[in-house]
Amino acid sequence: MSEDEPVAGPSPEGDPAETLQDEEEPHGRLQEVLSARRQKLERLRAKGVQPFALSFTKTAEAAGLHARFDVLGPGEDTGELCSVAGRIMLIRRQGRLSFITLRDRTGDIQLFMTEAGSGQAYDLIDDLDLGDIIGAHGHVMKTRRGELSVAVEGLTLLTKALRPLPEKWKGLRDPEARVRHRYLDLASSLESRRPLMARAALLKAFRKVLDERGFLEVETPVLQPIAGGALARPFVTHHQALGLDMYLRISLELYLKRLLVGGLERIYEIGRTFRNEGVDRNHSPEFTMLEVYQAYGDYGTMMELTESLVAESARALHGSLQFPFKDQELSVEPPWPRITVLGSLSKVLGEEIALDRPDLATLAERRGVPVDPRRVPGKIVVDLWEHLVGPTLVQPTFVMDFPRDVSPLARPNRRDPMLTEHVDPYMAGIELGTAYSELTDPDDQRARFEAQQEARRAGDEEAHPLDEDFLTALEHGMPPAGGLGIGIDRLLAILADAASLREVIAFPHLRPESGRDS
RNA sequence: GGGCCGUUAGCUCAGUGGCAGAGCAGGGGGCUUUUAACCCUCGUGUCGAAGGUUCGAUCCCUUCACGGCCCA
Repeated sequence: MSEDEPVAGPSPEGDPAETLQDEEEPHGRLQEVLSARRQKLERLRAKGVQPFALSFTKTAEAAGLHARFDVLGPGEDTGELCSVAGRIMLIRRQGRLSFITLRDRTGDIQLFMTEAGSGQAYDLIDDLDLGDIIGAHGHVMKTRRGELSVAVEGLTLLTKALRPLPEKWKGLRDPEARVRHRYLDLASSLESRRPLMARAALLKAFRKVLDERGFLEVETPVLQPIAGGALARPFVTHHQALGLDMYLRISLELYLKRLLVGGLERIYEIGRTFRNEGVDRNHSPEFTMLEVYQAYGDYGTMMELTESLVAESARALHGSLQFPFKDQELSVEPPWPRITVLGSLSKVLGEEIALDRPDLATLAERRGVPVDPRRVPGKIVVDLWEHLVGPTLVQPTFVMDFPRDVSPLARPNRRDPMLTEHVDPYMAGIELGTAYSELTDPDDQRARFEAQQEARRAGDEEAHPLDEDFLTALEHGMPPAGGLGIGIDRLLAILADAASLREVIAFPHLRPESGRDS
């Protein structure tokens, strides 16, 4: 801070050196810990040890060693040499004998060190701290107490950790700290790695199902001049060289459909999508979406595909189509029940609900559901449905036939033109995604877009923009097709029995810390 | 947006209207089969921020920030 800036608290006559120290020196024990580690670093350098090594060749990992040698009896020594590397989680010193718990990507393995057997390496322990990354070579043995260990003959410091790990037994517990310092959560808790591994397994299962059915994986733009394909508010950004405002995509749909026009017939994309909305248990401003388009299919085709995708990912994560969620068991075994929006709402309300009923707004108000200011019947019905029926759908269920005025990209329903062929898969009370029989009639599409412009002018910021280039593409002819979008984070949260999307996203968004020491 | 709860040492957590506590981590010492090793020993703080009440506030009140849970 500048010297003449008014400061609350100490008077300007206060010792400036003291003020400076207060500003820059960390308080409390951290300072001790940091300087102790720095001192060790300098001691190591003085001894000629490079505390940040270039590389290390591993020949074994913790899980592999356990798999092969857990059968050894106490005190048995294989004589087999190996090299392991990882982070020091625990050190138990016992005079001329020491034990180190080393953690690598597969788990923990103990290092067994004796002054006699480990030679010079033994002296290095004095300058090691919890959190340091080391490599060790030695032979595989089991201690007298039966713990599989590497009896160390050589030890290499690979990276000196200059800051301490969290508490060695409980790790990070504060949910905010776990998210803000995810690397510490991951480093100190093996449990915390599970959602990341589950995500990878799910994506692999998805790709396997789709690739086996001949779908081509493609990529489409994240930066778009018009953000379409969904009803949501986009993030705005700016392209300097083009002098052009652009949007981060809110869906993958309109570009994938252009590929259908181009004749690719079976395509999918897995990609990040952005919606400028709040953050809660079921919403994240950026999320990963799968979108699939299959020419000559319809929403029935997509329902079957959804069942396969979800079943395969459940199998990949749980080895079963049944798995626990909260206090119940979910079963994703196909086929899933199919209900309609109007049918299920009528059943819950105990009276026949139709889009042309004049008292829809009254019905909604009586149920405490806020009524869409434009009083669009389809919107009121869907709001009512989402309030009364959606949360009750615990087991996987397809919700079919959404009203036409909330679904501007789906084709009219073959049985009722007031409705569309739009189906949402629901599970655990939340919407997993959306599938359509896609609208291919360019004139109908233009009329839907124009209706959306009407809504936009009436103040609906989530109304779909009119995309002239997309309409031109449709005029060239898009084959009849089924399309499907699945929110991968939400599905993952259910499969992993997570209380919140935050748990399955490595770095979920938080407000910046302000006015707090970090 | 509303209600409730949380924020104390690097981490995990106690606690009180009157000098701020423990365990882990850290420093020093001991220990040749440990398992969150153990034993002896040594320190440590913007009690989230700003106001207010009070002789005195980390504690009571108000506002704010961040987070969590529930509701809309």
